[in-house]
Amino acid sequence: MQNKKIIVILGQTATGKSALTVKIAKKINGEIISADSRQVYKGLDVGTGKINKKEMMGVPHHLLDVISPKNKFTVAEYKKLAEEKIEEIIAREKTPIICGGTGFYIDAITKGVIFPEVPPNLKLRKVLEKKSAVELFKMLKKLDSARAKNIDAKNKVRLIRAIEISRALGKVPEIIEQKPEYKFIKIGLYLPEAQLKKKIEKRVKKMFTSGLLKEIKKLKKSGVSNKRLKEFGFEYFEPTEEKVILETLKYAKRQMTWFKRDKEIKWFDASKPINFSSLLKLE
RNA sequence: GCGUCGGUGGUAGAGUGGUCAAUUACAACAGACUGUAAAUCUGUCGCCUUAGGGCUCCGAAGGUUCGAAUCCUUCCCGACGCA
Repeated sequence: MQNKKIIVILGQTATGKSALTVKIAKKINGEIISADSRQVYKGLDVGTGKINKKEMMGVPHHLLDVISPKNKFTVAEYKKLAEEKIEEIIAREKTPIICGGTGFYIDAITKGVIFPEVPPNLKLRKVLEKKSAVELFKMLKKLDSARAKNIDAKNKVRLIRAIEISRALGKVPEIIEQKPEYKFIKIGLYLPEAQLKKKIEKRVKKMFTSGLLKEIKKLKKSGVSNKRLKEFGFEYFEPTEEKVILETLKYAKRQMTWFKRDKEIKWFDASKPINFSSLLKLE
């Protein structure tokens, strides 16, 4: 049996992914699975540019609002949930479509990477965070010299995770890429730089007029800490219009750095009309 | 007008005779990415280069010195104080 095709719509922020995906979903009886690391949280709406009910136009959306912002969510959880959703949707005889801008999350499902089954060990992390990168690297070298060889020796976050895994399993397993069950058709939306900038500016301004500050207040009131808000990004910690625009532009560039190396992505200029039927015929 | 302090690379801001093309931070550009991923991290960042070096440079012009971003003189500009 031939692998089922699943369309993935990705791209930088503010390129119009959500709207396009809804249109496609309407045409092919689809349901949308979001691939956004912040939109999984309840109550992070305005600041993350989450699609609203009206914009969904009746198309079911999944993996939005799945967890409280007080808790932490991870790629591995995302992968598990997304795979479940794909199966559910197919079982319902509908077509799953993935849409989002978090490259790591998209790769987690489309590349079939298997993450080591070691949940975060917060206690250990707290201890390790106090150490320097050099110390951490030495520790890792003792635990797992193979992983130490190819890790970024200056990146504490990665070092800590590698130590966490090797302490639990004895060593960090080699990367396993299981051939995915589905054939993912990756469609990238891009905008010329000047246009992207304009759209980002517009979007950020709209964020402020549609209640970003109120949203932050509400999150605080519900017990989300300042530290946590900071983790959610520049929109959520003492945001000003100017700052958010600048940071969003930088973020968009980092997104592109990620996407650029994936040669499977077929790119479309979002400032021009997109021909759906040719898009759906893509192999 | 007098006095004081200051004018440094895209920006902020160190440096106050040689080790200075000039600490650092930010921006910019490129890149990495094994459960934080809008996170985290790396490289480049005056100009030219056959990558060894070469050239220009710290408001401007002169001067002192073997040697000046650093000292002196004049000028220009800014902030503050006194008129």
